[in-house]
Amino acid sequence: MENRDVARLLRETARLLELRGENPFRVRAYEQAAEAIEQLDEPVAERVRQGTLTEVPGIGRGLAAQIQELVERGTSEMLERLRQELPPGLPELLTLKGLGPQRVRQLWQTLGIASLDDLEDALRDGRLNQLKGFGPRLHEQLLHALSLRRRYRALRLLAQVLPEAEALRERLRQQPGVIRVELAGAVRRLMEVVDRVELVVAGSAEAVQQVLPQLRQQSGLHGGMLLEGALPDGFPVRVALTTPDAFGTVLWWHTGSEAHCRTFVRTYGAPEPCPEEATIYEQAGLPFIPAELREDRGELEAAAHHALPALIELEDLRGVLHNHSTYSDGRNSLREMAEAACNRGFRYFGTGDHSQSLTIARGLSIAEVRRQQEEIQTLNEQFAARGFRILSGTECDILPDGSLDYPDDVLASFDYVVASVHTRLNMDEKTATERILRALRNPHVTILGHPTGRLLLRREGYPLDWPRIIDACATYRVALELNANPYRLDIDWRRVRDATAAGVPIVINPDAHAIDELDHVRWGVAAARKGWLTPEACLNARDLDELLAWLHQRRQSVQP
DNA sequence: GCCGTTTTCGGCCCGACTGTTTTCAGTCG
Repeated sequence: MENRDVARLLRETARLLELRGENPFRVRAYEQAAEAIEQLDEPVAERVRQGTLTEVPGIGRGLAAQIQELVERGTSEMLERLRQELPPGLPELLTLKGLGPQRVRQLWQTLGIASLDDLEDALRDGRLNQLKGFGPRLHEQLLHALSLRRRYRALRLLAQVLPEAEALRERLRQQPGVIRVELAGAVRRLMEVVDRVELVVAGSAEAVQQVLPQLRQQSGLHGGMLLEGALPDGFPVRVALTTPDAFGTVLWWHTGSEAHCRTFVRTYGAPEPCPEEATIYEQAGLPFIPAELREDRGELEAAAHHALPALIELEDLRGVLHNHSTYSDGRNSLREMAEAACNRGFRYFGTGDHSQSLTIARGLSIAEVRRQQEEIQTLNEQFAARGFRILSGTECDILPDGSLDYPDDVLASFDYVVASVHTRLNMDEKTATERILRALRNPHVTILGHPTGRLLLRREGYPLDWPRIIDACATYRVALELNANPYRLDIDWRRVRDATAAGVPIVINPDAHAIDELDHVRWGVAAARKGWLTPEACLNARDLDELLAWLHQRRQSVQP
């Protein structure tokens, strides 16, 4: 039992307790314990052995006993009882927007609805209308939530799939009978969400099946042989088999995108079988086109004119400008976060704790802002010798009317201001756009944080009139954040080029709530590359002096 | 279920919105 597995079972227990209508604080205790176990920097089994579980904050005698049982038996008596008592499809219903524990219980007990399919049937045949508390709006909302769910269900985040896919590639490389392996498909193109793992293998089907016994042979396109199936957890895998002689061409076809390949073939003809993919572009007289650009968004034309962008790389980032600490809802102290950023080679680290109205995230009062700024000053005296600097920033809420959550004099005390929306996410395009535009006009705003509020595979963002937003960013010299949290990747990479074409800088921010989340910049850089971002157009690829100059200039230029 | 005590009980993050009601329960962030 790894920590992750124990945390998963604790969360399952929490869900089931919640559905049974248990004390919400008891439910939360299980959730917090799951969180604590996940954050533990040693195996939980070790703690069990030493009997030191109760030293972990949030774990008392009751939970320690539960956890010990989970570690030793892989389950617990209570969890088993709960699983028997409640149908297995019930927890999934909880994840639908509009359904909480009360309503799910009501659905189950009155109509016997115990799965997403049951719910859909009941919505369609009108049985839900008889139910108290389920009016036409909720009806509509649930149908919408179900259709989103259907779309999301087949997809996973790149951040979840890529590490697994890379591990699979390594296992295949070790396998006798396998000559060459590469990732292909949407994973190789670094799409933010993917619907399968694709690999190209030079080698025998038998060798691949040694590693992935669940794959079955299918005949594929372009005369190749495909092996198709799923990972043990059900996620689809496709392996294209080929020979070393044709490896490059098969890799090219299976990397796609379909549109890129189609446009290429129309202009340059179908590529001849060749061992190296690079040869395909060479023979067409083109420079190599990185896989993440192959989306048929003008990359072939740009290549023909030798105008492909010199894409940003992880090493180009000099610092990060939106991070949380224990001052608000982060899990590590300011000092720990800054230390970790420094150790990762960053030259600057900017805070971005929440502002006062976001109480649920322990947003900072004005007094706490002052205290944090004092601590930053003290820490900076210590960091100066290492050529590292903490910048004082805030993730200031954009209130529903577009005003900001701190008065001007407080905003002026920060080195920069990330302005973000966290409330009233359901506005229509006109209202949401006006709200953001008003915030952008505030002379203290330097960065628009996670501009659409989307959460990939969980929630759509609010709609915005993008030409007007980008125009306003250019006018008021506000940078756009590409929030690197793998669930956000907001702004969408498809809009990055419009922004940079208008001269609006992009900031790749980790939005880290803990030390390890600083590494989320990896996903932000991946998305930025898909959006053709160059280091020059990226604000936090600038050295500290350049950044400070930009911030200074920005404030000068728009002061009333 | 945890925690911290003014130490075995009461508070635990809470304000706003939504859709349903007809004064509020449930959900959300």
